[in-house]
Amino acid sequence: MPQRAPNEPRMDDKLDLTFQALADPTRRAILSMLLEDDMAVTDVAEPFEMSLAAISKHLTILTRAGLISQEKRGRVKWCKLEPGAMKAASVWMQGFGQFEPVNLDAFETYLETLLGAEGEERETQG
Amino acid sequence: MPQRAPNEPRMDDKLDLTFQALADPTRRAILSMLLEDDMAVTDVAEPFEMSLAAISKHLTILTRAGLISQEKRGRVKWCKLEPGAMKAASVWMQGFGQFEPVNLDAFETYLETLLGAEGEERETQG
DNA sequence: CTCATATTCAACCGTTCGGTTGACGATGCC
DNA sequence: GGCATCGTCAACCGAACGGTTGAATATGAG
Repeated sequence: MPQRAPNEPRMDDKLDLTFQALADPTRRAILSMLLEDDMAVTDVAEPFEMSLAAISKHLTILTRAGLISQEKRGRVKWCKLEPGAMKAASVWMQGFGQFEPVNLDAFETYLETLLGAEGEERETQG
Repeated sequence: MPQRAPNEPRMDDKLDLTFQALADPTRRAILSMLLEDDMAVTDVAEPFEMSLAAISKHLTILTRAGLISQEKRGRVKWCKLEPGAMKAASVWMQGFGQFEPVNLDAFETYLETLLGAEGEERETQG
């Protein structure tokens, strides 16, 4: 039976952070990028048309949400996907799933298209 | 093969709306309530310590996100859970799932506890 | 018709969000 | 040491958020 330590944030709060982090297309695009490989902050920022500082903030938000972790090695900070938080949110959503235990199918190709398209489309959005 | 009609909002935008809608604990609590049964706006509002207008706004946001639908019958407007949007978001998240195809297990009771606790805890939060 | 109920609208308010810019602290390279 | 690079900090900005209140708009009931 899962039980919170006294000062650990409530699950409810964690879901706030997770969903709020996922609610931004730039951040979702970043997650997609990290799906392929760990990346340095500068490299994460490169494809976007916004300042490095802005990306740095996004990464902070993703870290706070537990969706990624950041580890400084030398002068570069590496960003790594952390699937745990997303899984927790996913499980929460399953609670609403009258929909069957998530078998992709036709949806699968749909998904892949989106994952591919998301990062690229930022370019054309201003 | 899923294919957008010309003016239909992009999937990316839909995910924005869905995750943003899910990022608020009041709205998640509302969804939990609707899991048990369809409800009128006034009845949805009853357990919360905020104005009816505020709840009405939350319901609008949930509707825009496609997470619920609202149907007016007589003078009351009935709110109904719509699992489609949540499923879409869930599927999107599965794309990040190195984690296995979501079999609940020990997690299941965890979840139920949370679903139960969420609505009630609002009372004590001010 | 009159009154009560159900719900939204409109204006307002303080806070948070997503972005910018410029300065700054660390770190690696020559 | 001196310089470039990596990344964050701080202050600022406009827009969106989450809430309030009071008035307005259906609709149903007597």
